[in-house]
Amino acid sequence: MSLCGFRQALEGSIVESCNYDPSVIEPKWQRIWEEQGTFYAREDTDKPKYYALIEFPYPSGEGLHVGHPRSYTALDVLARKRRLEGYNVLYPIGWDAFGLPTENYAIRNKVHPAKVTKKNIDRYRKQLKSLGFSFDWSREFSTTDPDYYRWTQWIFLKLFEKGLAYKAEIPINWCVSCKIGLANEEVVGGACERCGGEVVRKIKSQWMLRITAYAERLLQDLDTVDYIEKVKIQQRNWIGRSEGAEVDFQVAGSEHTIRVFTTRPDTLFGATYMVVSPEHPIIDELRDQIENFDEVAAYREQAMNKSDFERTELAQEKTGVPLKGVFAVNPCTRSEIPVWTSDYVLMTYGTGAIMAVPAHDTRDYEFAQKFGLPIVEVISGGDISKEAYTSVDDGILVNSGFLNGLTVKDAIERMIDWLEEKGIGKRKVHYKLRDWVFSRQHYWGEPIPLVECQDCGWVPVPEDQLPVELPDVEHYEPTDTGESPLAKIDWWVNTECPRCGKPAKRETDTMPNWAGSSWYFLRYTDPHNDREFASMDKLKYWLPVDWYNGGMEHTTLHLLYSRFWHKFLYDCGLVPTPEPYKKRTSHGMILGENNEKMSKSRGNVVNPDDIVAEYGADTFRVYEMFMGAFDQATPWSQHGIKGCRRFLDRVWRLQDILVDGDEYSPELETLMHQTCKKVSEDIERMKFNTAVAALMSLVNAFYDRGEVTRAEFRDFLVLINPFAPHISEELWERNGYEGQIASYKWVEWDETKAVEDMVEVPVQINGKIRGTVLVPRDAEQQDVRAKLQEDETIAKFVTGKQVTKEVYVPGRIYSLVVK
RNA sequence: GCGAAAGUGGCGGAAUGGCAGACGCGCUAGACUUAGGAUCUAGUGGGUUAUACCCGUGGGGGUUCAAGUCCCCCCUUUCGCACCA
Repeated sequence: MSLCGFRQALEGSIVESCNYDPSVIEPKWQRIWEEQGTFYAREDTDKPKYYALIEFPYPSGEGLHVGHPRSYTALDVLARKRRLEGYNVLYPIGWDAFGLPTENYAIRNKVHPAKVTKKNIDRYRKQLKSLGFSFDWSREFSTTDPDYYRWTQWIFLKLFEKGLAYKAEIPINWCVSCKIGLANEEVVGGACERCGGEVVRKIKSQWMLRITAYAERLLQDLDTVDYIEKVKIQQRNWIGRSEGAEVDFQVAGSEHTIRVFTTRPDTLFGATYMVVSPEHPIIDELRDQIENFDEVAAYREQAMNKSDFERTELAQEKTGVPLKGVFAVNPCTRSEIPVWTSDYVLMTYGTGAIMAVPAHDTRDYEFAQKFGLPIVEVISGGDISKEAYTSVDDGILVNSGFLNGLTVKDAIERMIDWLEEKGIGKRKVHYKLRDWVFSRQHYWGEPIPLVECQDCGWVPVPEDQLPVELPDVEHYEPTDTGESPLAKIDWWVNTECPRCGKPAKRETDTMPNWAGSSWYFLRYTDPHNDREFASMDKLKYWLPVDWYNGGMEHTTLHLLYSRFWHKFLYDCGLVPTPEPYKKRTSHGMILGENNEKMSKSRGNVVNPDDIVAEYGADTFRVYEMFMGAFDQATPWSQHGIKGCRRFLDRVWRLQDILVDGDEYSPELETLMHQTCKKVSEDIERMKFNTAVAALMSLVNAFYDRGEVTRAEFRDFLVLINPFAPHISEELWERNGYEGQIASYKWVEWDETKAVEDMVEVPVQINGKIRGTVLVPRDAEQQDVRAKLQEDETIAKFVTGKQVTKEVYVPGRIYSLVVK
């Protein structure tokens, strides 16, 4: 209390409370930052730019839980550090607000989705502001703003113009309960990603985006970006490039050929039958030749009605039907081989048909075994009476004419050459990546800005008529037919053709919510531009995003989609860089206290509002960073957060032991330099937990010493500021440091002062540590040896023994082997 | 099945091949208190015949003066993909 009075006298002002009270100081600083626009990014400075990005949230009805801010806090720490380092930082925030949950909620509660969205955004904004993130709120927008989705539509029209958006009648994944078409990526374990409901196949005319046209570049350019390795690996696997050959098989007694893709052309001599996918057009083409067409048609019917789940998960046992009367000619052996249809061959990959080499492919082997088809060994090295021999590393070609004696690798090359010479095949690369189903039969999404005219076909809505706004209507329930709710709104659907003026109809499907998130980071650079989606000047200044952190769950969807759009815009000359994100990292999930995923249904959700109310935002932020390794999943702990509050209480009370001094004290000089170095480096490596631990250790050291100099306290406050911005600014101000930390500078350290002069060197004898000796860091080996000889407990292991090996790693270890 | 990551005290977690368990939680004892779910001090991997020694990083081998860390084999868990020809 007396110290408190002392400070009051010193500052000549009334200090409201001597206790650390975040509920007072946090709103205070948040207000100051807002009023002063402290964290607004500017374009008119000479400072180097830094663009830090987090995945903008989907504002759900539930509000934030403590998992969401982990990413925001981490990049907030980084953004604040960068500003102190002299960068002009862009750390923006917005809302990814189109989407199904809001629409479903709106339907259930009879509130317009726009209203629900606004309410949810307001709640999220309030929550995020209470955590003190240094977002540039002046650039906030929502993907649902017409001013924003106008440009989403505009980019779509560019894609349409360049032939990258096309309509296709394809079987899509149809969720029975959502009544919506799903992208392959939205089907998880055969069920709808959103509702968990049953997914079946349904033929529908869909807008597709030709992302496959960019497959090779999306793959190649991964080498040019700094993404954590597991993201790159997942994207590579998702793109799934595979090299091989396409080969045409003649259908015996017919003009038809069946084209197959194979990665193992070396095994062509062992192709003893063929399989076509049930959807393969050749079945209809050969209808007259197929003796059992009814049986085949029935099988096809059955296969096409199966959901993907049934077709994969449940169909462990292979099924299939021969196309009786149809034979293909093996171009190598010239023998006629049977043709089957089976749903283990997918129409959506390769050519929808395969040559089956049961001796060297596990799936073909299984099929051949079941249906008694011949198995011919063409690569020696395995035992094909037991299982398929699939190794490509060893094994020598046999029973293969001109390939006999070759290794697999050589045989592949020889065979492709031979196929190309004969004109019956060629080298070919295929990708697992599929085109992007871009249509959704829903209300709450960006309308696809196209009009269908009987005479002109699909015609884009002219640029000056964008955005095509969603009609403000009462009803937007899905239709049972699978049409979009918009289809029922006649006044909106019926329009005239922009080209010929005749009556025409609008496209009633809307875009998936991956659309708005594919380019939002571009809009942040110039969010109020009403002439362009963003000006080239601003894009040139801010791009690429320097550091983008987000969840692993977005690796193959959002991240790939946005790279695709960005590359497309780059090709159009509309963005300055071929890649949007320079660096990508990923955070681990925060689990509930029971170690399970946090969810309403599990009842283990922790709301940040409660934590802020009880402990304060700074405690929350410090705990989020301290609780565990940033990239790993960690359970929330009510006990853990208390420890962080205790830490900040101790930080607050450092004022009581603050003493004059423009320098570090001699006792703590090394530790100060070490801590400045460690915290700085740990933030860069995302080792936030050990950075906080180092700060805790430093505070412990201040208390052990019993005092902290003003210079020490100043640099400590700078170090902790990114983690705990409110308390550090408050202590800065209360203790008479100049200005605000926000306009101060990051710490510096001296490498030579960050190492101890005297070090304790452990002494190891026959592999066991027997003690330590205190020596100067750069002591000579003989001096250390002499010193350890003086230490009785150590020396007793050496005296009278023969030393056979001696290793000294300066400052690290002294190791002896004795007999 | 394929791919990736991980397995360390009672708990969350630290450790460029160099004293395993930093830091925090929890716990034990003590101090101060009318009180303590506040604060401070000391202790806290296990064992034992305790200032010392032995054993300890999922299991088993190996390399090394030295292994949680590197190599080989195995087990378990989590995540992603899943008949991709």
